Amino acid sequence: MSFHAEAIVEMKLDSLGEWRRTLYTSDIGPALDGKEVIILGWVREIRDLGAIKFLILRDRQGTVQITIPTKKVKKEILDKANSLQIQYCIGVKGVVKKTTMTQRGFEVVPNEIRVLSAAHHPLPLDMTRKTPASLDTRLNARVLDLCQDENRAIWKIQHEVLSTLRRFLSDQGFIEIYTPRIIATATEGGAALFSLDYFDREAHLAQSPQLYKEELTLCFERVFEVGPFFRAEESHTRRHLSEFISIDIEQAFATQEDVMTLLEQCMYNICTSINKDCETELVILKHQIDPPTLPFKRFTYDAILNELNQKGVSIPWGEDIPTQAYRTLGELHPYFYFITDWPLKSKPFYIESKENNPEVSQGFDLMWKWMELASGGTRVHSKEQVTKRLEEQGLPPESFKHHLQAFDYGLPPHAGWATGLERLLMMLTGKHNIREVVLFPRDRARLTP
RNA sequence: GCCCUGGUAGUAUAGUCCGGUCUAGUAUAAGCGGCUGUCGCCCGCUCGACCCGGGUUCAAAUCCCGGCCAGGGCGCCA
Repeated sequence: MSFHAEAIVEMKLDSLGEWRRTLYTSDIGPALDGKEVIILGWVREIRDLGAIKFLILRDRQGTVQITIPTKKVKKEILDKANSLQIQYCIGVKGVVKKTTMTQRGFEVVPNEIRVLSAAHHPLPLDMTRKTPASLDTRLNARVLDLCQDENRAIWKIQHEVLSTLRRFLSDQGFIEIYTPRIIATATEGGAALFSLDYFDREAHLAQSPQLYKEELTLCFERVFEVGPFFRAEESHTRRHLSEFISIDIEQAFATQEDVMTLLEQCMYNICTSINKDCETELVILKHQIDPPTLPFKRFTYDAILNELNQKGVSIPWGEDIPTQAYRTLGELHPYFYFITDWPLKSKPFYIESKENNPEVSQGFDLMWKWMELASGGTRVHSKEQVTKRLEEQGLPPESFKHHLQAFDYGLPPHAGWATGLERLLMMLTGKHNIREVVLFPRDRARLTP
């Protein structure tokens, strides 16, 4: 299908000139009857009834109806109005008119319209939402897709999550840190790393801030970091990304119990502040968040195996819990719960073992239904112990020599956790595919846009 | 990486099982025209598509093979 570039009439655009927005659409109301306003935004809908024409203008905050009685307005306004299409970027200077004929009790009658930017039709997405596009199509035209209410709601909620989290952790004495994204070696083994040319050497993209944040408890005691990390896994699921945002904390003089309490308080605060401050967004998303009750349920790995066994799913002790078993668990516990006392061998080298049982770890996972939301634990802080654990897991201690230095400088006993921001957002927005809650997702197949 | 399912106008779908009246239906978007209060406005007309390559056949959107892409699941993980 040809694009007919030459057929698109080069439209004369107006300049913004001295116009500045006087109010967001959400701040206008019937009380402003008779006042002149300048509103800036995008055409969302056009309803042309002949002698009267309605434009719905959208800005970041909401929408407003522009009413044009075509026989009463100046020709310039009519010509401008007739040239508009959905998604054009326009400015309207007009008078607020109180009326019972719109849902919000007022409309704006224009005195002047400026066309600031055009949109080339047909657009790759149906912006009226009458025929919603598939996720793949939407991601290919992502910035346009992000103009839709649902998406603006998701990112408003994300913003609320992050600001709540930063406020809460600051209040608890944590300071925000940035650890390197470019690293020399694997931090944990396990997950696959992306490699890159670093001048004349090979470097990697960090998969986690784990070792740095542990080291930093030595100087700052309580640290947290929010940032992207990278995993070159071949996974094809609706909850994995190659680039994801990790929320990490690490706390000196603490054990898993301390950081589990911190974590459940974080989740509690996030859920309650979203319920309080993002009511409109939750309505747009048709989603409800049940207020969580503290403390969250805690199950040992053994208790979970027993429970699964009763459901006819048998897992030998020491094995990881497969996805299908997690789905069963999600039905049994349809909210937040912790799984503790994991077998030591299923946890990374930096997780401490139980004092009374070397086979069992002081590591935990925070689950939400069937999905792993966070994991953490008490860390090993003895150099001898951590070296032994590295060897057991087939990791050469010499690759970790800079990390091991910290153990010679008085590394305190410490504990911490990490949670995936996107998974948290899936839970808070009711989305079933992690790509829905990422602006420009990166996965095994997708590198653009 | 493996398994399953799918790929039809800008978007979303019907048709595919059982090959032929498919000149490919519908909705929406887009274009033109009409309409004085819409709020997914409405009405009429118009434009626009069978993923790519190969095969079977008198005949392929439809069956077969390969490729690419997508969705879901698994393993792995957050």
